[in-house]
Amino acid sequence: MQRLNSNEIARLAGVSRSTVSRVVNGYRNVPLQTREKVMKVINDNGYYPLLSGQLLAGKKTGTLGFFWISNTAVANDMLCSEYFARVTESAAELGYLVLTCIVKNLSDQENVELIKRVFMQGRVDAGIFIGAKNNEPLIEELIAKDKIIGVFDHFHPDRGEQNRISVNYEIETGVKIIDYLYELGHRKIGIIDGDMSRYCMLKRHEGFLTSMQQHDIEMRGEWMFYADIFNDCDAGYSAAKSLLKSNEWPSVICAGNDSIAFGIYRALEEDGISIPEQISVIGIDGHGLGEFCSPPLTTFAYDYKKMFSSLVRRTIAAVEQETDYQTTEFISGKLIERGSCRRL
Amino acid sequence: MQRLNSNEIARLAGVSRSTVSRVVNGYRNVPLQTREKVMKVINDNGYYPLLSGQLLAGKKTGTLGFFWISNTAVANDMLCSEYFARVTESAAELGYLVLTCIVKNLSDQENVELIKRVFMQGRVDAGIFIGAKNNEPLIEELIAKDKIIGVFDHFHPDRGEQNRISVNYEIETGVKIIDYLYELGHRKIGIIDGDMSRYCMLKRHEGFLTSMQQHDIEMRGEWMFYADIFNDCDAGYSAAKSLLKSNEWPSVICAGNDSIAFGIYRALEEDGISIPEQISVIGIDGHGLGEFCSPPLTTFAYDYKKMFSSLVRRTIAAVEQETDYQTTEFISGKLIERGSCRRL
DNA sequence: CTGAAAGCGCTTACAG
DNA sequence: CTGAAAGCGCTTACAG
Repeated sequence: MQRLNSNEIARLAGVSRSTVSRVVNGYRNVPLQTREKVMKVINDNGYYPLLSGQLLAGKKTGTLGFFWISNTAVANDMLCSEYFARVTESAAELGYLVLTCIVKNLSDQENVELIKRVFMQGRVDAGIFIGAKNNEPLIEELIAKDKIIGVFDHFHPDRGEQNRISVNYEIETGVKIIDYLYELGHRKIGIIDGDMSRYCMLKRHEGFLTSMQQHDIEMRGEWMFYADIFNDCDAGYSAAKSLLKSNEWPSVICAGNDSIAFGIYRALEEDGISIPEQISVIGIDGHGLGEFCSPPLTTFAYDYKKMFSSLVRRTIAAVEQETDYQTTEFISGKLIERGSCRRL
Repeated sequence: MQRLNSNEIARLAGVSRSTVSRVVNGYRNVPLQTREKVMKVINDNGYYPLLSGQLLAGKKTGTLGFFWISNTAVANDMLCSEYFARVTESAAELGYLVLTCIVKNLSDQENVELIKRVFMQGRVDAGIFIGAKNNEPLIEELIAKDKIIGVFDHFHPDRGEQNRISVNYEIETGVKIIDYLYELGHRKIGIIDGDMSRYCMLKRHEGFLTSMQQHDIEMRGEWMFYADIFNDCDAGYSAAKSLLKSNEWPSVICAGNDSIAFGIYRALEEDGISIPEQISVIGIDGHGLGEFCSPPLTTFAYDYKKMFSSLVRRTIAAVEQETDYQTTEFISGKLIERGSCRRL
């Protein structure tokens, strides 16, 4: 079962390779009769042009790189399948394939090399990044090298490069959460933030503080934590443990994301503190587990499908050299009230 | 920032392209001094050989295709991230990249075309399939065309092709589950199976029946269902609803997998039937949600990491033309006793 | 140890 | 409408 090349297809069809190529690529200047003759030979022999040849002759790969930076175990997180599936499906809808790469962190030079190689070898037309710091040198380097980069959660208003694409979480998230808690009657608010090198985390934090100031809510140092160590869930757990040591407890704890909230749940459960009777908890993300835990987690949920399809669509627009795409977009989320925040 | 090719690197280093290529590929017959001279130029200019050129000259892609056939929403299933991450990470450990493709079903000719194209265009060295029927024409066709195919849950003992690689769930699963329930004192056993075109589902079913026969447990038609419609969870739900209409209830329901079990949970909850007090439920898979639902699901869990790394490792062994790999392997699971099966 | 040359499979500008 | 030819970037068998 030897593979045929365009030469042999041409010979069998009695035309030149040029014509075979024209048929394969759907050029319009081939008469119907010739086209059909060639198509028959192509179909009879199951001929597909080899990508490597096409690439060398200047075609695009039709492939997006998907680079996922995560220091935690990707395999156990439900949000991960959300990411994976959304990117892959959004790309597929536009006829693109996805080359996947999971990477622990970008301070490891080996990982940086790997990703750089994927671009420089010409394996992909563009790359989608998730989990990167807002100021990631690798991403800056690739953008500087004119690679098309779509980043989930990334904002550089000062840079207007057309190859710097991003999608962002609603900027008002933090404010809306505090407003909601205020409306429920909460005045004693604890905060366990996530990794501040992530743009969204910074904005959420800013939002929390801004709104608390506005409502004249006291910010207490012993109720504020940064859960930026290894794994969000464990970080949330240990931050909550520390918080519980303070003399007085807040009536609610805001988590920087749902994973942190799950860690807080674990800490409160362990100490026999009931949610939301003794302490309310609110998350951010809309993580699938939220409805299964007890009590079900009240959270500010994002539409990941929308976010990823926006990012992928605009990244592909850049690849296809459209001129009218937005380089950045903010997608709004919405509060899902479940059982973890009570009215005071 | 124009890309340099091997010609210019050669010129800059004062050698021929042949020598550049030898250095890039780590050939041993290049003296240290030459090697260093060339490497310096390569590094100074950030040169990476273009994959398309290498491919055309006969190199491998270093890429595995990952084809995931799923008629349900991949994004919401926790097992999915398990699949994705395990395959990607196992491949990465051996220096391979993964091209991902999610496909609703293989009766759609368009999907079949897409996957065939990936292989025929030479985008991948081999393919990993998950979610395919045990007797999937596309897979048979690809194997017949000498493509290297690794299938998750696939068994054809009669065929000995070296390019038909598979990994399988423990064959004794069904028997072990019934044995366990028997030991707990259950004698009235209901069964809600999954899609029988999947090899594992067939084997689980066979195991259930074999062991029931051995223990002289009556098989009642009104307690046996095949949840092979659209979505396992919904299928489990409606099968359970039907089962509950029978005059007498079984003391336990065996689900073909955890998703089906979650559907059963929903049906029982809706009817106010308490698990395990009124009816016990047992699942298969070790789905991450199992520990979060209430009561936590007793299930027969598999080590997916092990399964995927076995499959990926052996598939890559085939790509690299090793001679001593096993074409198929069965990975054993183990029972996780949680709260959904009670002792009678 | 190393270079010149052939070859991998395609596309496309060019000429007719 | 269509073919001959150039060119894309690499590797490797060959000759020296």
